[in-house]
Amino acid sequence: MQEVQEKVFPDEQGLRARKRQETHARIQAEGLRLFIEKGFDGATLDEVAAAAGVSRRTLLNYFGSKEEIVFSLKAQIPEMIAQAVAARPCDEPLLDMVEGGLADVAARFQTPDMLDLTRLIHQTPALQAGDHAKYEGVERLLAQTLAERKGLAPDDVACRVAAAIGVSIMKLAGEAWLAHPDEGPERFGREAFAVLRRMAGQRPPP
Amino acid sequence: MQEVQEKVFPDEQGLRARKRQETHARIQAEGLRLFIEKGFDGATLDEVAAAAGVSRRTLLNYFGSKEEIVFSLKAQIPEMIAQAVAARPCDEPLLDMVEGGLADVAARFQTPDMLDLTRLIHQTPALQAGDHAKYEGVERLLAQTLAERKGLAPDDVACRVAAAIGVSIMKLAGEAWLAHPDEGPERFGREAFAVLRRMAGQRPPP
DNA sequence: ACTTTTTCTTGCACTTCTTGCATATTTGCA
DNA sequence: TGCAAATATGCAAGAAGTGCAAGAAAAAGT
Repeated sequence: MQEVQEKVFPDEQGLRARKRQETHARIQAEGLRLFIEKGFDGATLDEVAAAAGVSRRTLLNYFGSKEEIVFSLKAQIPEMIAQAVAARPCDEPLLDMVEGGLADVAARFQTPDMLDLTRLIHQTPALQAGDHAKYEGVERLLAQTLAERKGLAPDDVACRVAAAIGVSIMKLAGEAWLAHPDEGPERFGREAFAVLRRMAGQRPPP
Repeated sequence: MQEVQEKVFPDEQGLRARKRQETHARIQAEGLRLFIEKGFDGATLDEVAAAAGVSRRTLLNYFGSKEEIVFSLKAQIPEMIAQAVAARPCDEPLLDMVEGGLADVAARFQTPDMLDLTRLIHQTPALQAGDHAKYEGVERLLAQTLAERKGLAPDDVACRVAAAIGVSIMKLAGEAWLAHPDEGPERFGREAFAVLRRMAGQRPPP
């Protein structure tokens, strides 16, 4: 019954979980490396699996599809956006909540790795499609978060429009980042929101 | 050298072209029918090809991919939008140009077939991804058209933002159409634009 | 009318992604 | 240690997509 020194590393909740995380990370890293090196279509799953030291079957066990290896690197974004928006004062106008929340998150994602990833996605049609699909999930979650924060119905039109606009500008900012990697997406995003307010503010002539 | 009565149907520019159009249309029709009946993933290319009376190889010769069979039914939309926007008075505010142009096009697409197609796409993850990707093409073309109409630079921020907003609202309107097939997407689109103006008009408190 | 040339169709082989299933192998726990 | 659960792997099969070359059909030239 010697329970002493059962775990040398107290934060790891078991060898199994740790190995799983390591394998996951190894597939991600090797996958991204090979995709950038040889193109997403140029690198096969067998190559990635071999580089990660697992069988192809196991790789697909971890990721479900080739695309998922790429998108898993962005998997945290939706939740981060939701949190950033939820942290805003609830008396703030909808559009400001969105602008502020997205700017917070964008600032945290200006890493070289993320730039590489963004480049890869924009170079690959198949990944672009998947990327846009993921953004729709973001939009949905964002709209819902806004509605909760404001105490409105989950399908409130204003919240959905605000979320849609936020995501649209986020996409544009991503493209702008690729064009000007030294600036980061934030500046463009701010400008886009400013332009939007100016544009929508002016009423059409009667 | 009797060239008399060479062609009974003068408007057909050759048997080859006509057959091509017929085959194209037959694959579209049978494809859509089978996809709706058995699901996009439930129907194989072999089945569609057989139903259309061609080989699988020929089908892929016409369409390039399974998805293209579906999206070819929406292929005219980008051009229609560009035309509708280009037909607007050029002194109109950007947002009004977009709203008006999109409403024109939307009105022309409220057919039962298009509703079926929209349903199919929204039921199928793979098609949703492709759909969003196509919308990006629309957005790009729309932004460019706006810039030309206004005599601005092709990458003008205001035009890009206006285009992005228009496409976002178009997507939302499509979803609203699925939820309320009796109304059509127009009403929701109008409301969304109104909400947007109201939202963006109110300046944040200093 | 006949031949030539061009275009289209088809079959075949091949690669790759993806899934299902059965079978080891490893890890956690009593 | 020994049993149960989770994990890894191999194998088989299905389906999408691509390249190639032979065959069929239409158009053009003579």
